[in-house]
Amino acid sequence: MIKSDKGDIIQRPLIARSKPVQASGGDLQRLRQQNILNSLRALREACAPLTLTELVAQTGLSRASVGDVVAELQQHGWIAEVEPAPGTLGRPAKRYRFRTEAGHVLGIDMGVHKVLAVVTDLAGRTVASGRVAVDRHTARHERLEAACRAIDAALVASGLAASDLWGATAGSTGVVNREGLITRVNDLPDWPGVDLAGHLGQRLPCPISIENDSKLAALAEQRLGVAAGVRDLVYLHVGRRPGAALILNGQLHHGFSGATGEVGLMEITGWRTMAGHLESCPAAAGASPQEAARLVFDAARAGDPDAQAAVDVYARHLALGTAAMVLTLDPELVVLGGGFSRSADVLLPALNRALEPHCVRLPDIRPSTLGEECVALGGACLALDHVDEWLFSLEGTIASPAAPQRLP
Amino acid sequence: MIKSDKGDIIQRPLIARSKPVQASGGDLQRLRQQNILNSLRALREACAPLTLTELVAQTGLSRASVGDVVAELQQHGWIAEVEPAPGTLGRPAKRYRFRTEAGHVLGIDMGVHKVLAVVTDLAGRTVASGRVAVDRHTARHERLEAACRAIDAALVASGLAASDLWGATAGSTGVVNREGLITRVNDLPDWPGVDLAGHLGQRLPCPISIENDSKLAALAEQRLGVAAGVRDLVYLHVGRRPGAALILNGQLHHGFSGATGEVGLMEITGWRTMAGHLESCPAAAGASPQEAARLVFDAARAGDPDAQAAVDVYARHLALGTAAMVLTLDPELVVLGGGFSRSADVLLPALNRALEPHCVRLPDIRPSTLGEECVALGGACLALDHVDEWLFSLEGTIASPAAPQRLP
DNA sequence: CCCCTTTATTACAGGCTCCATAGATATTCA
DNA sequence: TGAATATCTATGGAGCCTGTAATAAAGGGG
Repeated sequence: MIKSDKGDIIQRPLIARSKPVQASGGDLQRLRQQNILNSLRALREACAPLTLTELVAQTGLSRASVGDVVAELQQHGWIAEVEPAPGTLGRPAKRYRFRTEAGHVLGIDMGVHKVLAVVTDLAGRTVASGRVAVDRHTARHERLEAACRAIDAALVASGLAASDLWGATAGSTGVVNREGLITRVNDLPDWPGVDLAGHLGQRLPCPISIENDSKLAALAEQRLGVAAGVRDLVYLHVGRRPGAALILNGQLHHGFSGATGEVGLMEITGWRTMAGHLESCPAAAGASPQEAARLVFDAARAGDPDAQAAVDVYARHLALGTAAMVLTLDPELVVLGGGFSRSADVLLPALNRALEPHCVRLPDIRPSTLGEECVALGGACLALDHVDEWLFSLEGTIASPAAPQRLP
Repeated sequence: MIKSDKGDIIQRPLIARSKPVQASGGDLQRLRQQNILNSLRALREACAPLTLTELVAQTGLSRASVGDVVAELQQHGWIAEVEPAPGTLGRPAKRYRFRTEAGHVLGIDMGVHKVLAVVTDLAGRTVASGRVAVDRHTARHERLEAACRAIDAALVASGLAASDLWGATAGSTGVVNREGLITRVNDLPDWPGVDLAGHLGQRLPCPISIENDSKLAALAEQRLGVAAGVRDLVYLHVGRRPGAALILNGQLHHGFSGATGEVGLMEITGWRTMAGHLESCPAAAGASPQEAARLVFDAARAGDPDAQAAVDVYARHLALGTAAMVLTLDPELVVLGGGFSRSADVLLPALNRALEPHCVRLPDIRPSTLGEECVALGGACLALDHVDEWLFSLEGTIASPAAPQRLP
């Protein structure tokens, strides 16, 4: 027996590691499982259907093994064969594609003025949607009722049953904590504390999560929109109630209690009152608060000096809070979303000018591209993230695509 | 042949995913490799030496396989046998421990007033160090010379050769970009643009990286210090030149160009001038700038109302920039580091009071515990991260512990 | 002092997955 | 129609993990 050179000293866990330990590998069947999932992933991420030979190159497996794996995936219905590409030399190779239509998820936007439910496939493509109008004064239970109607409409339009959904995420104003509880809300007096997940759970048997609306909008832009693939970005919601959300290292940053991007709460940024500078502008005289901003942006675009000055003041305040986040995080990109982003042609240059003196490095600033489905699509993206986690977790064995059921 | 139900439609990569694809699994030998690395990881992360039976439980492998794996690891020198635990029933089981002494890394603090080189083992335990005093006026080449002397001293004290090191990371003031180039520096006029990695590379054949000093201090606190295991934290460097660094999701947040935590550059925070409030306090009259702050904190602790007021003003300014970061990120913890943190008993309550009105949720605030070796230890931690990446990458086959060589 | 219980180690048979190689097949181009 | 090219199919062999049974080592009780 070899004697320990340190005797009986107990080793303490001296250093905390950055990544949590997760077991993988093990059984032979686990190896096969891994190879199956790797192939599935390669097919999903690919731009075009892949031939077996291409898959061999991507996975590093031998042709024979890839053949087995693909046969199994096809048998279970995860992938489908596509007509071979014409015009190639030699015997034409079979081509396979990931069946994005094998499953669907639901994204729900519990907006102040509307409830929008969107059903997407596994690639985040919109399949169907349902929409119900509400307003600032709609009571809590009517709002929840509207959500159910919007969901039903989307399901009917998609031809799916509720039990076919693999996951759902709803976006709401206010701070949403780690448990999905809505804790702080400005716009809707009877909304805090609502058990949104519980209510939706009566209608949907799939896993459900709740998230802040700006965060979902940011996620949507990073997955499907103008920020596709960017790792670090700040999403600015510019509208009558400004807000912000962060994507860091490719993932939504939720923070410890969900209250991220709340820099506007500092009085010196002036975010709470800056929309007033637009509404009090002569160009907006007599218009409703909803209309005011657009009128001012239009006037500024047309050359009205008062309107341009008002936009500049607004941009300077916006820049103050934005600079705090940009200086803190040094993101690659700032995305301009929310109602006012429709006037990005006017607002963006003003913001650029106002931000520049504060910054070490001025990040790229781009207007959002997804429009008003943004939050619902972000919900679908988050639900897809959860599907991914479940699908690639190596727990259990691969089976035919089927909706996971929520545990009680 | 199965006909595609969508004909020849080319699938676009509609959705960008959060995690980049990385192949794993494959060969049978890869499976063995994975099982070896999992066992090695389990042994490293464990608090005490493990028996084979415990390892079986942790890895999910069969006893026979674990036996094979452990024999191979021991043969290569990654693990060592320890005397069996006495006083257990039945035949005593062999116990094994991770050989933290199998390799070493170097952390270097290129401070304004000192150069400190620390050699640690694979658990981040300090094995030896070397220190050379410099000052604000030391020229660039002397500073680089001092670094070499400090490194040599640490190597001599540790009994290692430069070629035994598995990695090295140096911390420096200023903004360090992704390529390790130092771009912006306040304290040292001839320091920007210095090729620190190149210079150290002449002395050290191992991989070398450069990082900002506050960032390394933050990392050290998160791995070895008061923030051990915390996923999201803000590190505040409080001293004559305040600064900040972020750990997000367990990893150092570097940002796009390295300029993170620079919220103090905004004039309204007053970070550039706030130390003056301490120096102009009567309690610090006649003292050198270095001494002034400590005198004021001491006086405040003793009850001097002028000093207490000065500390309050200082804390209010500090709180402004801190609030910007805390509201943006909602971290679990704020760590107070830097020179002034020695007076945390006075400063921390004042900061708490000043921060509270700004915050949605006041994070926990704790003073740093690592002291002046902080930056060098952080360098060692970052070097260990790179070692981990290389070790657990599944590239090639497991071999005896040996220092990786830098590619030319 | 011997025997029994408990636990760890060793040895062997069996099953699964992967790889390599060679021959058969399907399409294009001359 | 035949040559060239590339894919598909089938078979044999090797490596790794598992499960079970036999063996070894320590402590406690009679």
